[in-house]
Amino acid sequence: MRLIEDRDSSLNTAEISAGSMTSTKRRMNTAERKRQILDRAIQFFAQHGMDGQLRNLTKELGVTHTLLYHYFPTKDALIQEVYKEVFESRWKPEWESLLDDQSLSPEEKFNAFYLDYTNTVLTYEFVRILIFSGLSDHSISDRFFELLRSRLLPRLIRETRKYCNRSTTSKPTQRELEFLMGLHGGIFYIGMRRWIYGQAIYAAESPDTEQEIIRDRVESYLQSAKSLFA
Amino acid sequence: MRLIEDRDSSLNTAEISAGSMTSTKRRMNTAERKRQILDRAIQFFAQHGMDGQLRNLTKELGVTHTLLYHYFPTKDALIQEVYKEVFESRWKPEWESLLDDQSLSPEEKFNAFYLDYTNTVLTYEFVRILIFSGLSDHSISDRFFELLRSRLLPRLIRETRKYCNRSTTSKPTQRELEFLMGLHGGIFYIGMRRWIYGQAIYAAESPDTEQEIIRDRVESYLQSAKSLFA
DNA sequence: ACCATTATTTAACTTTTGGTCAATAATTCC
DNA sequence: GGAATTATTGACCAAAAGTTAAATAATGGT
Repeated sequence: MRLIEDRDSSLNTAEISAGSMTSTKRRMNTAERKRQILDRAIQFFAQHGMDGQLRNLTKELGVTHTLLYHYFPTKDALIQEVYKEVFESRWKPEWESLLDDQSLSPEEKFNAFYLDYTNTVLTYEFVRILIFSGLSDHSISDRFFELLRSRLLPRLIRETRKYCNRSTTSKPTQRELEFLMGLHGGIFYIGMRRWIYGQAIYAAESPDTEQEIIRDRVESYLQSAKSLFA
Repeated sequence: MRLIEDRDSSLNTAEISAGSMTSTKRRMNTAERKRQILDRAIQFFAQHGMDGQLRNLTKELGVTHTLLYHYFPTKDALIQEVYKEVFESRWKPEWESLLDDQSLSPEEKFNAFYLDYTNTVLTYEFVRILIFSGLSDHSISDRFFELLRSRLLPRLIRETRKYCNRSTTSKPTQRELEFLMGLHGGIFYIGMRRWIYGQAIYAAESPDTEQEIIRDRVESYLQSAKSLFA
C-alpha cells in the first residue's frame, strides 16, 4: 500500500510555461536547487515546526525526500541553515544607523524604526521560527536577543533619555529597560496574534492602521517616560 | 538492546515513606491515578510540546506507557484533557467581579487585575501550552481569547474611559482596543521572555519588582489614554 | 480464604520517519 | 555521438512511537 512513493505532483510548476521561461527542466543545477529547497524549508518549518517530515517538505517541491541528502548531510543541518537564513539575514544594520542619525528627533526615530522592524521581523516565517526555536532550545533564539540587547536597546534608551532631556551617559537602569520592553513586547505581540493565534487584526482595513497603532504606542511610551523618570 | 523496557524508576517516590504516608502502594485507584497522570501530562507537554512521547511521560511516573490507555482512549484524548484543564480551570471569574467593583478606582482595578493575571496565567504551563496549541491549531487557543475578548476587554475599556471621564456607553473603537492590546501584549511578553526564551528577568531581585513594572505600564497606559482619546 | 475485579505489565503490531545506497537518467564535456 | 559527471529516484533499513490484546498481580468484598 505504501511500497510505491506517490509522486503525483511531478509536473506541477513547470510544464505549463511552454516557450518563454526556463521551463520544463527536470534537473536543476546545484546552487539553484539548494536555494529552492532552503526557501521552501523556511516556509515549511515555519508552518509545521522543526518536527515536520522531510517527505512532506519535498512533496511540495515535487521531488523525493532522498534528494535532500544530496544537498544537506542531515535534517538537522538543513534546520541549522534555516535558522541562519531567518535570523541572521533579516537583521538590518540600517536600524542602528537610523537610530544614530543626528538629523532625526527621538520620536521620529522610534516611529521609523518600529514601523520598519514590524515589517521585516514580524513576518510569518520569522515570528514562528523564532518561537519554535525558543520552545525547544534557547541557544538559537538567544542569538537574536543578543543582537537586540547589544545593538538596539541601548540606542532606544538613549533616544528615550534625549526625549526626556536627561543625561545619556549612565548605564540604563532595569526599570528603564523594563519600561521599554513594555513597548517592545506590545509590538511583538502584534506578530504573535497574527501569526501564532491567527487573528486577523486590522487586515482588510486601510494599510496605515498599523502605522497609527504604532504611533499611538510610541507617543504614549515617550510621553510617559518623561513623567516616570523625571 | 531495547527489547526490555527499562523501568528502573519503579520505586522512586514511594518506598521511602516508611510508616506515616499512604506509602508503598503499587496500585492506585482510578481517580487518583488519572489525576496524577493528568498533572504530569500538563507539565510534560508544556515542556516537550504535544509531540512528546508517551513512553517518556510515563517513565517520569514510574509506569509503562501502555497504562495510559487504561485511562485515556488515545493520546489525543489525553491532550484534549490537558487543554481543558489548563485553559478552562485557570480562568478566574473573580477578575470580572473585580473589574466591576464599584468601590475601586480604575487605576486600582488595572493594577490589581494585571498583577493577579500575571501570577495565575503567566505560568510555565499556561504560556507554553497556549503557544504550542496556537502554533498547531488556532481552534484551541481561540477558546481562551474568546473569554478574553468577551469578558475582560470590554470591562478594561470601560474602566479606561471612566479614568478619562468619557462616556462608557458606545462600543469600543478599534483604536482603543489596539491601544489596550499594547498594554496587554507587553505584559504577556513578560511570560514569553521568561518561559519561552528562558530569560531570567528580575529573578533574584525583590519580589515587588514585577509589581513596580506593571504599575509603571498601567500608569503610562491610563495617562496616555487621557491625551490620546480626548 | 477465596473469588471477582481491575490496575498494571509484557509482548507484539503498525505506521512513521530519518537515513543509506545502488541504480537511473539528464546534462556537460570532448 | 559517446563518455564522464551528477542530479534524481527506488528500494530498503532501523529506530521511534502510537496502539492493541492477552497475561499478571494487587485489591476488595463476602
